[in-house]
This record gives sequence, C-alpha cells and structure tokens, in this order.
Amino acid sequence: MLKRSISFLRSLNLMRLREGIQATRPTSSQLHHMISERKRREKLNESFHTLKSLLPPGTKKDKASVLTTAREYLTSLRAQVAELSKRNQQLEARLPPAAKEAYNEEAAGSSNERVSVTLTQVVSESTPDQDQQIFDLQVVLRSVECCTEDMVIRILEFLKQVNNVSLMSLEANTWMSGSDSNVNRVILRLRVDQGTEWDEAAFQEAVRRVVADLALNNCRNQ
Amino acid sequence: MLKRSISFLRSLNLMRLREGIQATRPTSSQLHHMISERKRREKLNESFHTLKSLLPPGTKKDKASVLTTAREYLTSLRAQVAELSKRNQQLEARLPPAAKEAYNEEAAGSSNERVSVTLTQVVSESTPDQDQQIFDLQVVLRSVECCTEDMVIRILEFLKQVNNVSLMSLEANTWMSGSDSNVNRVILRLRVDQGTEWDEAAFQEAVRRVVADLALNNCRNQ
DNA sequence: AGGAACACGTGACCC
DNA sequence: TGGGTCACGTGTTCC
Repeated sequence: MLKRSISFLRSLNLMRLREGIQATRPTSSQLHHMISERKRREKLNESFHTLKSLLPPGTKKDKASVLTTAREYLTSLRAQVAELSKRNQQLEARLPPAAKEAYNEEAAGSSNERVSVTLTQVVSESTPDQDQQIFDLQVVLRSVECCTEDMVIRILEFLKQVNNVSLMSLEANTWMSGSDSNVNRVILRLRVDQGTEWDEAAFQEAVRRVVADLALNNCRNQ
Repeated sequence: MLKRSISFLRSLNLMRLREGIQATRPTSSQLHHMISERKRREKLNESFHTLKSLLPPGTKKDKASVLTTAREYLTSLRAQVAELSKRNQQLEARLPPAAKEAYNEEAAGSSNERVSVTLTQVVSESTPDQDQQIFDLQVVLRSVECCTEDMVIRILEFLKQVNNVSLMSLEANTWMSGSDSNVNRVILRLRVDQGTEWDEAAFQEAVRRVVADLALNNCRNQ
C-alpha cells in the first residue's frame, strides 16, 4: 500500500523532472540532491533498525522509543558494569594471594622444580605499621603423591616454632595438572613482628626444606 | 544565521496560512499537523542530544554517527558485562565458602556457642558424579585464645583418620571481633567417596568435639 | 475522525 | 562549487 504510493510518487517526480519544461541544468543537480537525501534517509533507517535489533526484544519500533530505550538500556548497562566491577574488586581484595596465581603459576612453571616457595611482602596503605610487616607465603608442590593435609600440617607446625610470625589467613588448593599428577598450592598470609631479627631469605629456605623433606619422606614411604 | 532564516520562514508560512485565500477549514488542520510534526521533530532531536551526551565524549554530533556509535558502545558494554560476570563467576567459584559468610555469620551469631560447625552439601551441575559428593565444612571458633595453626592442624589430623573423605580446598581466617576477642574461621571443601557408609550428622558432631576439646585444652593450659 | 508516526522533496547551511 | 547534513512542510497510512 504505502510502498506503491511511494514508488508512484517517485516515478511521478522523475517524469516531471525528466520532462524538463525549460531548465535542465538545475534539474540534474536537484535530482542528485534528491537521490543523496534518499540515500541518507535509507542509511539512517538502517542504523535505526540495527540499533533496535540490539535493544531488549520488547522494544517498540518507534524511532523515539528506540532512542529513549537505547538511552535507558545504555545507562542500565553502565550501572551493571559499575556494580560488577565493584563486586569484582571486592572479591579480588578478599582473595589477594589467589589473584597472583597467573604470575606465580608462570614463575613456578618456568622452573622445573617440584617445590616452589615464594615470599612477597604485602604493601598495605591502610595499616602502615612500622613494627610489623605482612608477607604472603606461597608454597607449590606438584607431581608428588602427597595429600594436602600433610603439607599444611607440616608448614603450620614449622610456623609454630617460629615465634615472631603469626598466621593471618590460609588458603590451600588441590587440582589436577595433566595426567594423574596433582598440584598442591598453599598460600599463607603472615604477620611478622619486627622486634627481633627477621631473615627473609633464611625463612624462605627453611620453608622450602620442610616441604622438600615431606615430599622425600612421602616418596620413600610409597 | 540558520535560526533567523528558520523563524523567518515560519512567520512567512504562518502569514500565508493566516491569510486563508479561500479555505480556512483545511488550514487549521494543516496548522495542527504542522505544529505536531514540529513538536515531534523537537522531541526526536532532544532524544538525539541526550543520547549523544551519554556516549563517549569524542562522538561526532552527526545523527548517523550517534546511532552507529551508540550501537558500538552498546555492544562494547555488553561484552564488558559478559566478561565481568564471567570473571566474577570464576572468582566466586574459586572462593565459594566465603560467599556464604553473611549467612553463616548470622547463623553463628545467633547461637551463643563458642564453636559452631556447619556442613552443607555443594550442588554442582558441572560434575554430577553419582559415587562421590562434595561438602563445605565450616568451623567457627571464637572468644578463645587459640592460635589458628592449632585449630587447622587438629582438624586436618582428624580428617586424615577418616579414610573416605579427601581435602579439595581449605581456607582459614582470623580477625578481631570486638575488644581483644578474635574469631577463627576455617572452611574446608571435602570430597566424600560414597562407597562406604557416610553419616553426615556423626561426622559433624565428631568435628565439633575435636574443636571443643582443643578449646578446652587451650583454656586449661593458660 | 483525528492524533501519531513515517517518508518524501526542497531550501539552506557548512566545509 | 559540490557533497554532506539539517530542518521544514506536506501527503499518506494506521489505529
């Protein structure tokens, strides 16, 4: 219906333009202008349609409705992004050691050692206490038929012997890596009272020896 | 410049319409139509402007550009939401027990007991294995001068004696609650092989006795 | 019948 | 000087 009249009008105008009563020069330019405008309108309508296709399916096909719902949907998506990133940040803050998994996994993966011990100081601007420091101790033990319980117990018993460190939080995971070789990872957040001497490298090496002994004993027992 | 000519044209048309050479009836309806169309255009342009104000500031004020950049921005935001929610889900999956902290803290807070043990089965649609189940065991011990290391060690040593459960992950936290009374919380994710008998209530009570014994011994020693 | 929405052609403006 | 954009008034169709 509508299209028929539109094409009819088009042909009518084209006929009128083709006749060219007395001026053919301005007619051609007018024709170009008309066609350009028509192209522009088609392009704009295409954009409208593609935009509407992205909006929630219940949207009316009104142009104004498309614009307003696009605006609402956009603000809604923005709010979602803000909320999600906020929650994401909270989660990452709640689980600080695990966030470094990629880095540490790469570092541990580059070395072919079965046991890797990394000790990194946690810089926290919230509590910049001068007499105590906070460290993250990560121990990764893999390709060893050793249950996680023993590993955690050994580390904790060693920690009890060191009297100027106290445990803040602890996290342990076990997962399969490749074919029937599991990886144990333990991350401990430690508060170190700086009163006495504190040898970072010695502590790390001691932890390493404890875990290595455990792995050795476990292999021998089997 | 443009506005002056527009208003000039408007007044010209209004004059022409006001004169009413021979027909005044269709003139008024045409005037209404004209005004309505004008209102519609203004409304649409307002929507365009408000939509452009929400787009990234570098956007051109072209109508077509507004539509296309709105489309691109919308898809970008969608991708961001998808990525963030995916990462969020990963993080929550990595730290499932802590997500229930609010609920469990409330449950533990309602009871005045020093030690609370909750055992909840984890329903996972990804691995609906029939011969093994997964449980989250949460142990909260508070108002006791007991270091977290002992608590974790005791629980793990008890777990080693039970032969059909294995440790998947472990999380332990210590924080201050009120004045110089700290709270220890340990959350363990356990895989239970369903081959032998498995008494959920008995297991929970056993854990409870182990922790209660620890608290008792620790108080007696002090 | 009358408001709402659309497409159209046209004049004007700006690089 | 022409290509690109806009606003305008108008005719038409749909509820």
